[in-house]
Amino acid sequence: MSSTSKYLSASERRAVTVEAVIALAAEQNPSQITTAAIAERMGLTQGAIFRHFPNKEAILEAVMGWVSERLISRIEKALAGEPSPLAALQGMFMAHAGFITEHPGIPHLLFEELQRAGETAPKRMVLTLVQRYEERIKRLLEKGKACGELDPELNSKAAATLFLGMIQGLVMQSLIVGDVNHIRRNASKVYAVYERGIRSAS
Amino acid sequence: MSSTSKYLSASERRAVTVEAVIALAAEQNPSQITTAAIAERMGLTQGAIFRHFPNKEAILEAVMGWVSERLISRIEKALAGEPSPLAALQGMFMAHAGFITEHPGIPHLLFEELQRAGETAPKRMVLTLVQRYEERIKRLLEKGKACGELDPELNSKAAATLFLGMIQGLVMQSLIVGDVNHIRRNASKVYAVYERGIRSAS
DNA sequence: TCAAAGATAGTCATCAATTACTATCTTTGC
DNA sequence: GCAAAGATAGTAATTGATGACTATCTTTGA
Repeated sequence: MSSTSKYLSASERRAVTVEAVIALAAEQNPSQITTAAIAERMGLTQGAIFRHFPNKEAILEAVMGWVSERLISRIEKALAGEPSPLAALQGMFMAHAGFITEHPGIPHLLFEELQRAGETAPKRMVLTLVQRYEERIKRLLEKGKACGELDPELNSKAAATLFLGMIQGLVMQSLIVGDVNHIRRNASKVYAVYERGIRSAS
Repeated sequence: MSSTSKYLSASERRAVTVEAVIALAAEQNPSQITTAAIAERMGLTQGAIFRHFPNKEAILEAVMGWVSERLISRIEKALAGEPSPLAALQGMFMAHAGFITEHPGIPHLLFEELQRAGETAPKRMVLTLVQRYEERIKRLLEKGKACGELDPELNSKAAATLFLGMIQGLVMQSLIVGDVNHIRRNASKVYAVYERGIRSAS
């Protein structure tokens, strides 16, 4: 329990490391996150990190695993309660907005990883995460069309792209304003415009 | 004209340098763009770059200047011909999509700069560019509401955020697919969903 | 011919990774 | 029960690679 004890078990230390990276990503460009900075954040020396990870890429891999797991479970939980596809979609969006307000570094990490050249393990993990996420949105949209809630003419793929873009737009906006809470405060307003674009003519 | 001459005038060399950076940004993470890589792309030695720029930040500054100028002028040109606010907005979007399809590295550069910690000159340039751009969209949206083309209930700020997010979404999509032309191919489909979200009920 | 552009060969700082050593837990044999 | 032995976590110093930047020499073209 004594999370302030200097000596942590390997698995605890790995978990703390992942959290340190996510916290740092909220404050600075992910490419500027050095192993020394991660160690300092944990009150550890730089070399100690390599007792728990073979190399820096493995840290990133662990971070992406953490993000995938948490984000997916949070989204699914938000979806579970909602009765209609349209309500589920909104719940999904608000859950996502809440998640990145709590962990504003995450979208930066994902985007950074996506634009990396070459094929790294963490990049592949981001790719599958985003693709799975997109599939989930598309399925929901198709269901919405089927039950008459959404415009039958709607292009689901385009609408899914816009859904993800909506989040990116809010993140960018929060970077400009310099306040992460901007995301949660404005999420529903932006979503309202989106919903108007996809729902059936009534 | 002899663009293959090794010896260029200072201003020509600066222009070529900016283009080299933008080309490199399309292939790799902007933070991985080294002065050595820029030099190699131009067929120059690394040290020679510092004959024309006092430091690396100055190169980034020049790049941001180039982007601001070109993007703004291209957008304004697209706007000029269009009669109605709604048509102007669409023209603006398609012009932007075309611009980043030609220079796919640019959104990466801008986003990278936005999430940089601290206050650098290039970051300030990106901030003012995005803010000016956003203002332009909002004005157009207000005009559209005034002339009855757009939903009078529309939240212009939220719609502007979504407009910018739409571009980010397309960029992300193109990173996933691994093909920049994806942006131009899908721009109009995504825009159709957006337009439905903002236009008047008619 | 000479000033501007480029080449060459460095310096210095930073960063990921390693290594030899130390501190602290945990297990085992009596 | 409890000390010795081993396992595990962390320290501190170092290394090799890399990157921004600089000093000095060489070439070019007007």
